[in-house]
Amino acid sequence: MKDQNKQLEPTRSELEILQVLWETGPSTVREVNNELLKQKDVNYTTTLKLMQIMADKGILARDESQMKHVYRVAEEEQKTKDHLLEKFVDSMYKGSASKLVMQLLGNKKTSKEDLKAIKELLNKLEKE
Amino acid sequence: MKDQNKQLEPTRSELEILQVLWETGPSTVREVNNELLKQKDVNYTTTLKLMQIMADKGILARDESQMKHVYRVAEEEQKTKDHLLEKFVDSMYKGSASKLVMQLLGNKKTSKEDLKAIKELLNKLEKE
DNA sequence: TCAAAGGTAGGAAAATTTTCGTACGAAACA
DNA sequence: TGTTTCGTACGAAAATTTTCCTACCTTTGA
Repeated sequence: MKDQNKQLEPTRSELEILQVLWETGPSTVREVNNELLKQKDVNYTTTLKLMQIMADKGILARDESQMKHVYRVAEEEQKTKDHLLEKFVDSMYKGSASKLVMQLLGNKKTSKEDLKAIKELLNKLEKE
Repeated sequence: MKDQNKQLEPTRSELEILQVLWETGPSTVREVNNELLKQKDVNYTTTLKLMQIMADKGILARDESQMKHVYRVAEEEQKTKDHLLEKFVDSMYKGSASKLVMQLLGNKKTSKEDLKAIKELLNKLEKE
């Protein structure tokens, strides 16, 4: 029970790898590592090990039929993100989605396009 | 430079303590620990140590004039949350606030009240 | 064919985070 | 006063996370 929760709570490094896989889809370790290299200095075997661990934990699945194993995320991207978002809202805003949005919109970094997109989204929801 | 960033990136346990302090305002270790005890099993000296470390790092500040030191967050709650939110949006939604909101609204857990509050917020913003 | 390049596996070291034992001082109070 | 309770400090153990060394196999190409 508690363990199942843990599975959905990637460490910081694991999250970096998930992000790459979300971005580029199923990939080899080499591909993932090349992406990571754009952000930081990291040894190939480090990424390999990490991805192996993640596969062990069930965070990733892999196709071993080829020599170059291809890894993919085991859980739907959406499901994992849902969980992480929920945890974030809970812990940072006591579960209040509107508080989060409030801060997001009060933030200088939120672009005009984002604002527009959000409005349109709400309008769409309203019609339903 | 890199170090300054680190300061704003609390560990998981540190975040738990921050949340208590955000919630209840400046507190003694005992008070914080009692709050934490509601969530999990944790030894008093563990919380003490953690808060001492956080004070060292500059995440917390403390009033030592009394025997029972009173700790408070060193940085404005808003500033820290801004940073964490930005990091979250960047890493999970490639910096797109609207994507985050979209998921938030698509989530069953978002209450009607939240939806309403968000709409009102947008209306208010529109008038400005 | 054989050396070089590139792949996996796994253990162990290193670094970081978390937990706790112990020492010791101050306050409370019987 | 003396003993019990509650506080801090601090080092080190424990646990977790991250990194990398080494061995060894497969593919590639000169």
